[in-house]
Order: sequence, then C-alpha cells, then structure tokens
Amino acid sequence: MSDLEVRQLRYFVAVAEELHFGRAAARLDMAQPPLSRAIRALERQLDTALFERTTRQVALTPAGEVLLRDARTALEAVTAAAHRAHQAGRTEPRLRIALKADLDGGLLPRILDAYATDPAALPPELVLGGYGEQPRALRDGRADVALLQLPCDDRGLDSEPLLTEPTLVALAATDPLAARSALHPDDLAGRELPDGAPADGLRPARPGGPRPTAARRASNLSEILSLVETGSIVFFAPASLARRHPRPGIAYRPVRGLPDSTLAVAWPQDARSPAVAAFVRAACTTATSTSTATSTAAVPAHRGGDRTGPH
Amino acid sequence: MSDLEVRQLRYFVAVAEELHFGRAAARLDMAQPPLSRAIRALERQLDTALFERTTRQVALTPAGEVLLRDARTALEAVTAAAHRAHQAGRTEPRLRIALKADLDGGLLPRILDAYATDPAALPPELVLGGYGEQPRALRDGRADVALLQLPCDDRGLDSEPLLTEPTLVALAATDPLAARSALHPDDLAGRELPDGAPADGLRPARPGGPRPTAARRASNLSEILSLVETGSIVFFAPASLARRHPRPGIAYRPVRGLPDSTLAVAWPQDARSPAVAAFVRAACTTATSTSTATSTAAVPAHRGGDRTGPH
DNA sequence: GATCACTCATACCGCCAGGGTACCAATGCC
DNA sequence: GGCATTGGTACCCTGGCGGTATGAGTGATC
Repeated sequence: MSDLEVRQLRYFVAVAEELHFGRAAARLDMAQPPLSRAIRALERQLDTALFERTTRQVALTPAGEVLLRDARTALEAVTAAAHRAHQAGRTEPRLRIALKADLDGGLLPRILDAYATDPAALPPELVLGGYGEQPRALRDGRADVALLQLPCDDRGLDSEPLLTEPTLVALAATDPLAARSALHPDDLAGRELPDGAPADGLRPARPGGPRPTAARRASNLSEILSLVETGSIVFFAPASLARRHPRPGIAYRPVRGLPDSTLAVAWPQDARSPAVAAFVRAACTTATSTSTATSTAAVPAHRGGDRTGPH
Repeated sequence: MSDLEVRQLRYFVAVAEELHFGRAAARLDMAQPPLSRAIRALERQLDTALFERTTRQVALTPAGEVLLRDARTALEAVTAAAHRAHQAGRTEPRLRIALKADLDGGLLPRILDAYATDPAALPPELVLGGYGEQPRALRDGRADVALLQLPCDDRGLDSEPLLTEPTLVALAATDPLAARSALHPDDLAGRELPDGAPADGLRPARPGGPRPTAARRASNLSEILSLVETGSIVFFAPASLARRHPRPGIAYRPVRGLPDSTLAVAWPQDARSPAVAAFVRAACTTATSTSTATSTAAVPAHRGGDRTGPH
C-alpha cells in the first residue's frame, strides 16, 4: 500500500461530496472517465470499496465515510504547509488574524492596542471570513490566530474563551414577537435565517421541507440587518453586536434557553510563533480587564485551558 | 500557488533531514539531479527559498524550518487517511492498541479484561513500537489508541493519565552507585543509555563528545537488562517495570530530582470510534480502581482532561 | 596557488502515468 | 420497448518526472 497522493484525495473528496462522478469531474475540471479510473485505482490501492455504485446511484461505504473525514483533514494539512511556508518566506512577516466581521464583540481595537505594545508583535493583517470559516483558516494555514465563536469544529486548535454574553435575536420592530420582552426558540420555528449558516443545532426546524425564501443572499452585516428590518429573516447575534448596531427598525430580544454566545481566541495547537502568543496574551488580558466581560470567569476553559498559551 | 503534492513534501523532508541532496536522493532511491530540480520547483511554487545552499553546505532557511514541521504533520495526515480507510475496510474490524512492550505498568491485562466486557468493544490487536513511536502510530493511523509515557509529542492527540510512579534507574548490582539508596541525576553523568532513545531532556550529558560504546543495540527489554547486568549501560524505568522484572544482578535505585514517569492512555483528538471510547473508559477505571495507582489523583489532566473521552 | 574531491546545477533524453475521446453497458423512466 | 442518464472500458497521446552525462563553484591539501 504505497503512499497516497494529494490528487487522489482531492478526487475522492470531490466524488464523495457530489456523490456523482460526472458532477465531480466537472468540479475538478476534467473528464469523467479518468476520474472513475482514479477512484477505482484508489480503491485497489487501499484494498477497500469506498463507494457503492450502480449506474444510477453513488453512495459512500463506511470506509468511504472514514476516508472522507481523514482526507479532508489531510488536504487541510497539506495546504497549511504550503500557506505557512509561503507566509514564512515573506520579507515582512505578519500576524494574520481570522475573524468574522462585526463578531469581535468590539474587543478587536483594544486587543490590537494591547498587542502592539508587545515586543514580540508583528504587524497584524486581518483575514475576514464567513460563518465558521475561521477554524478552517487556522487549519489550512491562511491565518495564524482567530477570534471566533465557540463551540466550533476545534480539531487541531487550542482556544481560550474571552467573553460570554447572551444570544439575542434580531427581529423587525414591526414583528408581533417584538412586542414580547423575551422569546423562546420555538417561537421562531419556521423563520428564515441569513444564508451564511448559523447552522447551530439550535436552528428552529424549518417546517414543511426546504422553502428557500428569495433574496436571503446577504454577505455583510448591513445587508443582513436590512433584511431583518424588512421582516424577511431573523438573525441571532451576541449582545455586544446588538449594542454596537442599534437600528430603529430592529428589535433585539433575548431568547430563553438558547446557549450563550462565547467569543474566543483560537490558534493552531502546534503554533510556535511568539507573535501568536503575544496576541493571545493581549486578547486574554483585554477581555478580563474589560467592563463588558460580565461572566468570563464562569466559563470553563475549552481545551488548552491548562496552558498559558502557545509555546 | 497550486496545490502541493505528497511527493514534493517527501522530497523536501528527505533533503531537510539529510541536509545533503546526494544522501537524500539515495534515501529516496532516486538520482540527485531530479531531486534538485524538484526542490527548486517547490521553491518557485511557494515563492520562497527553503534552503541556503552553496556547493559545500545545505542549510534550512526559516521558511524551510516552518515547512519541515508542517510537511511532517501533513505527511502523517495523508498516511493516516490511507491507514484508517484501509482499516475501516477490513471485514473484521479491530481496535489497534499501540504500546511499548513492558511499559504498560502491568495494567494491560486488566484493562483488556475490563474493555472486553464493553458491548462496544472490538477485538484488540497490539501494535508494538519503540520509544516514542506511539504518538506517531496514532497520528499516522497505524493505531487507534495507545498506552504511552507522558510527556510526549501530543500534537493532535488527547490523553488521560493513568498511573504516575517514580522513575528508577537500573544499575548493575556490582556498580559502586548501587551501594547508595538514592541517586542524583549528576551521579549518572556520562553513563551510556540504551540505544532506543530515552532522550528525555534529563539524559545526563555525555562528556567529551559522542563516545558510542559497542553493543548498545538492544531492541527488547531482556537484552537491555542483560547489558545493564554487565554494567555496559544504565536504564531509566518506572517503578512498576522494576517490580515486574527483578533480577539478582540488577539494582533499581530511585533518582532524586528526576520527574515521575506517567503512563497515559492517548487517542487521536478526532477519534470517533466507540471502541476507542470503550478502551479509554476501561483504562481509566482500571487505573483508578487499582491498588498500585498510588497518586493518580495528584496529576492534572494533560489536555483533554475536561472531556470524558472521545466522542 | 594549482589540483583535486565533493556537491549542487544544467542539458538532454526517454518512459509512462494520467487525461482526453469514443464507445459500451446497465438502469430507471415514460 | 425506446430513450436518457450515468458509470465503465478501450485506446491514444501528451507532458511531467526520473535517469545519464556533464558543468561549475568551493573548500582542502600539499
């Protein structure tokens, strides 16, 4: 069983995600027959069936499920090696900070100020990304450190919580529910959410199958808030965001029973850069010394809590 | 910057480890010129110098150091994908347990007994390996779970300590030091250790440069103990091993100031198999319910301590 | 300081891995 | 039962990659 090649993993992941050789081939920008051959060769090489296929249906075998998971992480590791090496070769090194715009709890400026005073600090560079992209950015080497919401897929990451605050829901001020002072998740059943993917398990089940409302496509916060204002969608947001983006047409209401939203600083477990350590220190001290940090101490460290930071 | 290929990473790691294109090529079983070309192409692709080379000297650049580390983990991730998929495709699945023979603290039989009673248990299969090979076996998918000594390179792993006991040194009974009831690490300065690599930072400095004594090659415990008996080497071992392998010609003595030896059960952070969880449970309950577990409670959990086991 | 040994780089060649095209076969739908 | 869909097979051909031969720079030796 000789070594796998990245190409084989990419091919496999494409087919496993599409469950359709033709579409996967299109996505890979190649013809279907060589893709089929490559997958067959992979199966022979691993001595394992990865797909159950008829001419009408493609499905993953259990071994295929395992490989899909591991292939994804392996591909992330490979691209991480490339990104980090490329980054390390730059003439003026930077600290790349991944975050989702407007979800930094308003802490970022103060964190950056504190960070800048550290002798180990490198000039910061922001890497903006959508919902849940921050962990991936850390894993595949596009970023060195991140501000993100817990919980998240933290395989390979260490994190330190900074700030816990209640989760509010943003409603149109005209919404009947806005008259109430607090809501229950069930009240929101069937409402549309922004397209990004706040796909927390908590998302109210959408009744009657997928019913995609038009024009949910909203990439940035002001677009989302505009859609909220019109009543097209509702939107879950931590309290700090509500505080920083008040709008007359929007009512923010607490939702009883929804878990609090926790902002954390996260970094690759094997990070060694002193700049990352400096940023983590700055983030932690900023968070604890800030008056808005209402209940940080109550939150248990989310792995890596027994460490002081990256080495 | 298109995707890297596994072949490129293997080539790079070989050169980075050998720091010599000719030897690296030999190790890769190929000629030197294509290797040089491949490295140059890699540097162009990453737009980064990876080596400083003259015709007489090859050295890693800082970017090269970064890539070496990340390339190793990426290669481990790729082979892990292959191993785990292959394993998942076997007709009779197994739980592969990595350990170093004789370093299980005598717990293994009882752990296996407890494990066997779990409904989620799969038939166990032992994966024996040398010093420090267990973490790698977990990372590259050769094993599902391991018994190993802490601390170790635990990137990507979770672990739970089982048993902490003092570290003893094994001496020839005729050794002058054997007359003393306790030793200090400095007393052992200059002594040879078994070849494997108990390369803890604690290793007494070998004075006067490398002075390899003949016949230190010893792969298993009885060979090592024989060498100890003759006075050729000394050997650090946890107390349980001493208890289980008494020999007239060997004296075990405590070493003041040497950190205790901790046995732990470890598993890949992203392990999901219920069999792994069952084994971890079995190991933990066996360790705490055992009379030889003198001071387990005193040891803080070594990451993952805030979890009950793999998902 | 000229020679030599060593080692990395360049030039050129040849093979085959892997992708493309054409076609076949099986399956489900009308 | 024909047709559309989709995966598999056969065959060709290109380009990436490895091999051999050779060049060029550098440090050591006498």
